[in-house]
Amino acid sequence: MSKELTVKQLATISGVTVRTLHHYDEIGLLKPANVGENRYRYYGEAELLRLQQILFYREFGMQLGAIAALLDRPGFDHVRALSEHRAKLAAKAERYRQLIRTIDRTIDRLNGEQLMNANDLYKGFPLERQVDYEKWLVERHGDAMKDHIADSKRALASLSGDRQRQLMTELADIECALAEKLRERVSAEAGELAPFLERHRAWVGEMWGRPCSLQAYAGLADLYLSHPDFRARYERLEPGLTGYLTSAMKAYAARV
Amino acid sequence: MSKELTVKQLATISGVTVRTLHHYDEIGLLKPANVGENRYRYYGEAELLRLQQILFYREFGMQLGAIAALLDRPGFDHVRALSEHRAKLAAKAERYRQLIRTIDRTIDRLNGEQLMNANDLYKGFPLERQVDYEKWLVERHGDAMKDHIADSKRALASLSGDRQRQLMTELADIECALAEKLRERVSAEAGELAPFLERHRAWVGEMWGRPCSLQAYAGLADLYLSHPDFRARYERLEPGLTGYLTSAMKAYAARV
DNA sequence: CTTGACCCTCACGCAAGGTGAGGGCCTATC
DNA sequence: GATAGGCCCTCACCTTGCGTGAGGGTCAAG
Repeated sequence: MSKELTVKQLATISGVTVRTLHHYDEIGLLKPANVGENRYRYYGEAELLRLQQILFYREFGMQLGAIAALLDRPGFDHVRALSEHRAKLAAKAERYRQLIRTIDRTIDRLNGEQLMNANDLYKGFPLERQVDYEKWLVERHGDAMKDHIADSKRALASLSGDRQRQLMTELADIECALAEKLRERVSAEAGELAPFLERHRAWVGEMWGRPCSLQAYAGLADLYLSHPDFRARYERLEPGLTGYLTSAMKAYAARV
Repeated sequence: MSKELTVKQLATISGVTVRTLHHYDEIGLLKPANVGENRYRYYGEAELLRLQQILFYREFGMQLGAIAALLDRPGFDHVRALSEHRAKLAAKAERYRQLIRTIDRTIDRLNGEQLMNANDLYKGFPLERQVDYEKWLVERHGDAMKDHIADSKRALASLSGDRQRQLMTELADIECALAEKLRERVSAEAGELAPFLERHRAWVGEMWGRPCSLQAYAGLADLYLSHPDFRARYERLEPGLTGYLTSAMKAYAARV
C-alpha cells in the first residue's frame, strides 16, 4: 500500500468534515479501504478518487443515494447522468424565476398599481350581457332557474355602488392569483388552489344573493366554457386561463 | 362567533393537510381560536386569514420560523419582507444557473473537446521564460535557491515528452476547475477548494522534481502575483483568477 | 346502538449531516 | 514510564416540514 489516510487527513484534503466521512461509511457510499484492530478507518488512493467523484456530483445537489447508484453501476455514462441532472436543475431554476416574477407582481400590486387595472378590466362587466347568460342557464336547467335569476338580479341591484366595486376588486384578486398559479404550472387539480376557489365560490354566492352550492359551482364552469364573453375575458387575462379555471372549479367541486 | 372550522374543514379550504395544521399548532405558528373539552381544535375567520398569509410566504420557500417572526411583529412591512426574500431567491436561481453552465462545460469536456484546448494553452509554456522566474526567485530567496532551480531543470528535462504533455493536461484540469469555482463565487478560503489545491501542489512537486512544501507553495503564490506572464495567463483563462488562485494557495497552505 | 367519519396524542421516519458525550489510542515530552 | 494533547471510535439526539401510521376517544346518522 502506498499511502493510507486517516479520516482527518482525507477530510482535510477533500474539504469535507470527519462526520461526513463517517456518514458516507454508514450509508455505504464510501467505505474505508481497511479498518484497523482499533476500528480506525484507513482510506487509500481509490477511495480518495471515489470521494472526488462523489463530491463532484454532490455539488450539483444530487442525492447521495443517486450518486451511489451511479458510481456503483459499472460502466455508467457520466454524460447522460449529467444531462439528466442538468434538466432537474433547469427546472428548479425556472421555478425560482417564476417565484421571483410573482413576487415582483405582488410588490407592484401592494404598491397600489392594481386598482386601476381592476377598474379597467371589471367595470360594468357582469351586468352588461347578463341577458345572454340567463338564456343559457334557463335552457339548460329549465324554468326553475328563472326564479333564481330574478333573485340574483334583485340581490345585485340592492348592493351599493361601493360594495359592487369591492366585489369586483375581490374577483380581480382571485383571478390574478389563479392566473399566477397557471403561469407557475401548478396543476388545476392541486389542493393549493382550494383557498382561491373557495373565495371564488363565496364571491359567486355574493353576486347571486344566496350561497353557491358545489353543484351550481361546477355548472358555472360549463357556462364559462360555453360563452365567448367569459372565454375572451379570461384569455385576455392569461392565455389558457379559461380551461384552467373551469378544470379547477370542477376538481374543487368534486373534491370538497 | 360566526363560523368555527374543524381541522379537516380548514385544511380542505386552504389546500393543506390536517397534519400541517397540527404541526403549525405545535410550533405555535397557527393556534386554534379555541379548543373544546374533547381537545378538538376550532378555527375562526381570523385564523383562516392568518393561514392564508402563512401559505403565501411559504410558497416562496420562506422558513416557518421566519414567517412567524414576520406575522407576529405587528405593523411589519410586507413589501420589504418580500424584497428581501426576493433577493434570496434570486441568489438561488443564479446559483442554479451557474451549476448548469458548469455542467454544460463539463459535458463538453467529457466529449473530448478539451484536449486541443489544453494543448493550445499550455504547450511550451513553462520552459519559455523560465529564466525570468529564476532571477526573481534568487533575488528573493538568496543563492540557496539556485541549487533548487538547477534540480528543477534537470528533473523537468529528464521527463519524456509524453509525460510533459500529461503534466500540462493535469494543470489544465486543475486550473479549469478553479476557474469554475471562481465563476461560482466560491470563496478562495473555502475548504472545498482543498482537493484542487492538493493536486496543484502535487503538480508543482512533479515539476520541481521534489515535494513542494507548504511554505514553498505559499511563496509560489507570490511569484504568480508578481510576474505579468503568470498574471496574463490566468487572467486570459478567467478574469480575476490570478488573485483567486493565489489567495486560495495561501489560505490552503495556512490551513493544512 | 352500531357504523363510519372524524378527532386526538404520541412517536418514528425522511436527508445530510452538526454537535456533543463518553471513552479508547497514540505518541511526544518531561 | 507517566502524563498531556490530539486524534480516533461509537452512540445518540438535533435540525426542517411535515408523512404516515398506531392506538384510542367522539360525534352524527341510520
